[in-house]
Amino acid sequence: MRPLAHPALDDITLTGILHALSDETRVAIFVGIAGSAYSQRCAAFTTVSEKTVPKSTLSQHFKALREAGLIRSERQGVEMLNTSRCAEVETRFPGLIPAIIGAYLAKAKQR
Amino acid sequence: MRPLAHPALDDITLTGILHALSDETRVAIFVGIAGSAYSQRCAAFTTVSEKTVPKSTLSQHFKALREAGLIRSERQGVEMLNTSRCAEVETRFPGLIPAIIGAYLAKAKQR
DNA sequence: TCAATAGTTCTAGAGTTCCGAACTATCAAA
DNA sequence: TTTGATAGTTCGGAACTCTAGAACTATTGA
Repeated sequence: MRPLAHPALDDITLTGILHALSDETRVAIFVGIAGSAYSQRCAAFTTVSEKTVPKSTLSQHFKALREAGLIRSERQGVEMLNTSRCAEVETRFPGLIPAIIGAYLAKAKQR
Repeated sequence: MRPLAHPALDDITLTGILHALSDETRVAIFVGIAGSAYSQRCAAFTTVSEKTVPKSTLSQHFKALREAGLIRSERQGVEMLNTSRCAEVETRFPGLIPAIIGAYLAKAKQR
């Protein structure tokens, strides 16, 4: 297993963020992490929006979020703890993440 | 040639928008259209960010933006006139498009 | 009718994504 | 110190998507 890759703040791109969040499952995971006061284990998202996500797929989704610069993952014993990088991203793209989370939550509420 | 498909406002999705704008060329085209007071022809974007875009690719990009609900395209004689649907999208996802355009322009300015 | 211009569609190759199977890493109990 | 359990990663093939050249359609003006 290679060490986990987290891009530097300057290497985070707008299109990278939009691509990472352009997937229903991934945006749901990200909102879940960003909205929690605590770090979240990957396994906390084995079901997302009432759908079961296979663990290999889940691992790929976390990798995508990590490489886009949206989350930071650290191994803690047998599990991975994931936290959002919202505060950092906010300094680079002010207002972007709140707008996306807001749009996600507003849509979720509608149904 | 089939008639052009424009989704109804209610059928516009967050992930659809993020996917459409997760491509460097497409986000540049969209910001160009959204930032202009006038309708833009497709051919106005044969070069985007100093890169030549083949016309079949350009046509696909416009289709993607159209199907995401971000632009409206109307044939005017021999050409297509494209306008943004920002105002409509704003009513569905308030603040989202301005945040993305803002992030795009801020990043462009940096270099 | 013909030619020119603007976009679209077709299609093949390149690249990406999904997910089951096999793997690795960590820890705790025997 | 093996063994087992749990958590996550990597591999590989099938399905899907994207790019761009070639051929096509639509409109207009000569």
